[in-house]
Parts: sequence; C-alpha cells; structure tokens
Amino acid sequence: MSDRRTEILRAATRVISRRGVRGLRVAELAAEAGVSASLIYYHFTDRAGILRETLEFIGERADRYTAAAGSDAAGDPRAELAQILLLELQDTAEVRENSTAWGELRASAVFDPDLREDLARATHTWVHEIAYLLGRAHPSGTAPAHAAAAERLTALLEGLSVRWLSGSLPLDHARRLLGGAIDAELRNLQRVHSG
Amino acid sequence: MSDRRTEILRAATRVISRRGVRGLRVAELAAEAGVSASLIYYHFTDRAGILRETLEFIGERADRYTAAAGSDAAGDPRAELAQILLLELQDTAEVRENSTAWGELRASAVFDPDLREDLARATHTWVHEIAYLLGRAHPSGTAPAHAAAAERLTALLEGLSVRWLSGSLPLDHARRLLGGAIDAELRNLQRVHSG
DNA sequence: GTCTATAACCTGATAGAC
DNA sequence: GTCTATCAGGTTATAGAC
Repeated sequence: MSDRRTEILRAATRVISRRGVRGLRVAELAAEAGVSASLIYYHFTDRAGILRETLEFIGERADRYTAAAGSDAAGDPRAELAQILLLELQDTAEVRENSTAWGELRASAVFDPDLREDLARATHTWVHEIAYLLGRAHPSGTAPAHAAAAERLTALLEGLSVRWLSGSLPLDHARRLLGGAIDAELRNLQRVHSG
Repeated sequence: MSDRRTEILRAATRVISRRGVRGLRVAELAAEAGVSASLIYYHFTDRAGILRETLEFIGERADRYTAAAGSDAAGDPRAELAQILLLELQDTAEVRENSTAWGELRASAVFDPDLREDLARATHTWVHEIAYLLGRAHPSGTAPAHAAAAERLTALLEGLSVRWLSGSLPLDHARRLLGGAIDAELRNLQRVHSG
C-alpha cells in the first residue's frame, strides 16, 4: 500500500516529529507531502482525522519493529527484553519519529480526554508484553512483581526518552541508565524469589 | 509581591495546567486573570515573554515547596528523599499545576530549542539535589553511583507523573511504584558497596 | 497602568473546476 | 482524486483614550 494516502500519513509522521501533534499545520503537511491541502481533507475529513489515522499508523509501525527486534534474540528472554527496550533509544529517523510522536500523544492526552482511552490501552499492552518477557526471564517470580517491574521499566523508558529528545540527556547516557535499571529489576526479582 | 503582574503569572500557571503551554491563549489568560489582553502585553511584551516568565515563576514555586518538604524530615536522609520525590505525586492543585506545567515545558522543548538550555539546567539542579540526598543516605557509595541512581529516579518520576496526568496510571499505584524504585536504588547502592 | 477597539495575520475548512 | 481559489473564525499584537 504505497498510494497517495499512505504518502500523506508518512509525511504527517515526519511533520509531527518536527513540530509536534499540536504544531501540525495542514498547510505544512500538504507541502511536506507535495499535495494540496484540500486533498488531505478529501482523504481524512478533518484535522482530528489526520491525527487519529497518523497515530494509528505510527502505532502499527512501532509494533512491526518491536516484533522484528524480539525475534532477533528469540530464546534468550533477558537479551530479548534488553533489545526491545533499548530499541526505543536509538538515533535513527524511524525511532526518533515514533518516540517523538508517542511522547506527543502522551503529552497531548494530559489536556485532551478523548485521547486517554486509546493511550491507556496501548500503554497496558506495552506493559503487558514487557511483564511477559520478565516472566520468561524469571519464571519463579510472582505475576504482580513482574507487572510492577514492567511498569517501572516502561515509565523510566518514557522519562529517559523525552529527556533525550528535549536535549537534557545524551543518548548513550540514557542507554546506560536504562541498561542499569533492567539489570537492577532482574536482580530484584531474583532477590524476592530467594528471600 | 502580590501585584497585578504576579496575579497574571498565577493565572497563567492555572491556564497552562488546564490547556498546556501550547494551548494557552492570551484572551483566556486575560479572562482568568480578570484583566484585559493588552495589559498582559504591557507587562510581558509578547506571548513568548508570558511563557518565559511563567515557567520561571513555576520553577521558583517548585523550589520553594521542595525545600519546605525537605526540612520536614530533616535528619533522616532516606525519609527526606522519599518525601521529596513522592511530593510530586499528589493530587493537590499546586502539585498538579506544577507537574503539568513541568511536563509541558519538557514536551515543548522537544520542538523548541530555545527552551532546552533552561530545561537542561533545571534538570541538572534537580538531579544533583537527589544525588546529594542519596549520598547522605549511603555515604560509602561512589559519586557516579549516586548520580546514576538520581537520574533514574527523577526520570522515572517524570515518566510516572505524565502517566498519571494522562490517565494511564492511578495516583496511588504510581506512588507505590516510585516507592519501590527508591527502595531498590538504595539496596543497589548497598550491594555495590558490600560487593 | 489599564481599558476598548481594531488591525494584521494565521488556520481550518469548503466550493467548484478539471 | 486532485487542484485553485476563498471564506469564516480565531489569535496575536498594536493604537490611542483615560
């Protein structure tokens, strides 16, 4: 599917990563996609439609590369976990675009209750995946312990990601901090089990 | 200092906590403050000036209540640490306003390089304070270990805070997760020291 | 210092031709 | 499906009276 519609969605992802969800202007998106503004309204009805479909598009793309990364290290749950989490802290156009858009979606939801339900569901899915991997890495731990560790790791990742993107934290430093947290959570699950 | 100018800054804090930095409209701020729009321009020159001074105002207010909280538990570094960090996860108007505005400042800086320098400096100061308290709680640890723990705890706090404000995480749950992370970081400093 | 009125601009959205 | 106008409404910022 590489039609005009998809081109516009790709362009919207780039514009959002540059200007933010709230900084997206239909005219700028039109210029970025090389089409007229009214064509965008033809395909997406209104600004909210552009945003809704673009965020969906970004979500699908993120799922794809998360799945791809997982399969790289299949069989070693600890490596798989580290790989999937550290994947979000990389200076490539695709990761930057996705992380930026995700952060914007989160930040926008603080002021826009309409976005909260989708966001909470996506967050829950994401936490659940990580909890599952923690469970495979430490099958003896309890499910609540896995869930808490997954919530801490993903929340930390979001915090580090926005610090990186906002210029408060160099990328390699953020990666080291996240790596340290993964090790600490795994040690912690070990400790709870043996204690 | 409780003059018109300060009243406007207080009103701006409320509007930002309701609409976001990028959702602030001068007309709405004027209504909130009970003054005319042009009076705002008289005092703050332009929209950027309003934002700049308001964010400064919020920073000072946060410093004040952080300092106040620290003195409550003075003498017990561990309790002081927990108190200061958990202070940011409370459902009071003031904390909500500050957390919301801080999150917005962070989110805006992703797209506005002008904000980055101030933000990085404020972040550094904040991390440094927490590292200092960790050092007092575990004087035997190394400075880099304290710094890393402080960076993880403050980044986690920011991540949990925005999840709370965006409706993905109940407040009491966020508090428990942060409390668990504080304990884990302190245990970790212990482990590094004895290992 | 503070107001009312308004200029100047920007942005989302639509009409209508092709 | 795609374009070129263009409108309607909202927003920043200024002029000028008091």
